[in-house]
Order: sequence, then structure tokens, then C-alpha cells
Amino acid sequence: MKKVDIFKKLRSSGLRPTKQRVEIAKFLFEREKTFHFTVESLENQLAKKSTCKFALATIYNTIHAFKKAGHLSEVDVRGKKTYFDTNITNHHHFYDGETSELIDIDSSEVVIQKIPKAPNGKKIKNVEVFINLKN
Amino acid sequence: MKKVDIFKKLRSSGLRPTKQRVEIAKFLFEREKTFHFTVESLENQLAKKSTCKFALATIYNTIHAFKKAGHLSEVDVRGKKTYFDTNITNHHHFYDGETSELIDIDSSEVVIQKIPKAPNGKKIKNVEVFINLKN
DNA sequence: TTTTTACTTTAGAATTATTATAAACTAAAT
DNA sequence: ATTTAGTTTATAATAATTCTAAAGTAAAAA
Repeated sequence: MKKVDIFKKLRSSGLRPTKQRVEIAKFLFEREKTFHFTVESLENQLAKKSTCKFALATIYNTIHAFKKAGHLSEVDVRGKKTYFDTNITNHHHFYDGETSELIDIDSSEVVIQKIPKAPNGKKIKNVEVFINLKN
Repeated sequence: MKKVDIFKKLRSSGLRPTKQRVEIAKFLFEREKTFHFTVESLENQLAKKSTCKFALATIYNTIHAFKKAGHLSEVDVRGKKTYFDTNITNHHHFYDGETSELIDIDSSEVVIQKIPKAPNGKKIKNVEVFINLKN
């Protein structure tokens, strides 16, 4: 992902490209593969990688703006912390309860043959499959 | 569910049948259909239905013991509160984000044709399907 | 029974993740 | 250069949950 795209992501999220936000955006989007993170893990890694400081509130605000703009998705995981995913395509997850680790499953890896129809007046937004793992 | 079964549930969860615990167990298990609840909703309903008082800690402790013993399951839902389910069979859920409502889907209503194999050294514990709803 | 022991309840404090606030700061428009 | 509108930050507030320690209760022992 190029610098230009980082700026595009920020603008399309309604965010001015400040030092902190550019660093966050680069950290999230300037990589080959998508990944999962929590605000806590993001804070730790930013603290290591970057020279400037980040208030927690800044990280929360930025992440939420990205999410609202569709550049990040949130993953349903049991537990206290919220998990985010830079993979915004339709996909599924393995979840390893022992390590609290999430692993992406490509949409094509799961085929659902039968599904109930939505209840009265509701429509199906999307279908998410969680495969819980054990040792 | 008979009184005897309530006591069985308590004992198998390692809990002495105290007044509070019996009331909680009756409220959860003495009904025709399974249902979903949060600790907050449970507290409210117990306060209405019952004569005795319940400390929050008692509700949390009791629920956790039931869960540990397999008499309750926890549902993965995005959000702050934890949802519990008295349906402990393998099943799936509709989730209505607008009303925060969970609806059970019987296992037989969903047929999965293809699924990836578990990663290195791990096994599949179970597969949960979430159908997110919109209006 | 009574006594003893181990487990329980409870109110309130502590913790954890997250969100709100308001003062100092900075980017962009004028 | 100055103004304006948006930002960062430290800290306070909130919300769900867990911990704690004192007072209470069920079950076991005598």
C-alpha cells in the first residue's frame, strides 16, 4: 500500500492526516497480509515501532473512524477485548480459545448448503462461521 | 423440570442448594423453552419474581458454576454484555443487531457442505454459524 | 441435638475495557 | 500571518465484571 493510499484511507474516513493517524494507518495497512488486533496489542506495537506517543483515546478514535468507513471490521469473539480485522472481505474464522488466536478462513473454504430464512420482516445481512479449536 | 432435577443441577455444579441458588436455577431451568439472558436481565427478572434479594456477585458466581458444569452456554456476541443460553445443544443463532436480540436456529436448519481442516496440531471443537440480520 | 467446619452471601472496593471531557496544540483556510 | 476548525492528550467517567473480607448458613461431626 502506497503513501497516497494511506492518505486516501484517512480522508475517506473523515480524518485529517496527522502524525499519529498516518502512523496508525501505515501500521495497519502497509503490509502484505491482513491481520487481527486489539486496541491493546496495537498500542504496544505502535509504542515499539514508532517514535511519537499515542494516547489511548487517539487510537480508539482512529480505529473507530476506520471501522465506520469500512476499512476495518470487528470480529465477534467471546471475551472482554474487541478484536479488529484489516480483512474487510466476507470471510470466516478459526478461533483458538487456548491462545485467544484468530485465524482467517477464506470465504471459498466454507460452503453452506442449507440455511433458514430470516424471521418476519428481517433480511439476512451476512453469515459468519466460527470454527472453535481445541488441542 | 422437577425440583429433584434442580438439586441435581446444583450438585453437579458443585453448589450447595441455598435459597438464592435454588431460585436462580428454577428461573433458568423450570421452563418449557430454552432462552437467552444477560446477567443484567437475569437480575431484573429475579428481582421482580422473587421475594429474596440477590447480590450481583451471587448471580455471577452461580451462572459461572452452571456454565463450567455445562448447564449453560455462552454465546459469542459483539458488545459489552455477555449473553448466556440455556440451550446447551449444538445450535446456531440469528443475531439482530438493531434490537440486540438472539434467536436460536436448530442444528438441523443449517447444513454445511465444506469446511477447512483444522490447522497444525489442532482439532475442531465445534462450528458455530451466526446469521446477522438487518431490516 | 449442639458444635464445628466449610462453604455462601453480601456490600462495596478493585479491575478492565472503553468512552467522554476540556485544555493545550496543530493543520488548513483565510 | 491569523483565524478557524479539527486534534491530541491526560485524566475523569462509565460499565461490566471480578475480588474481598466480614457476617451468615448448610452440612458434618460429636
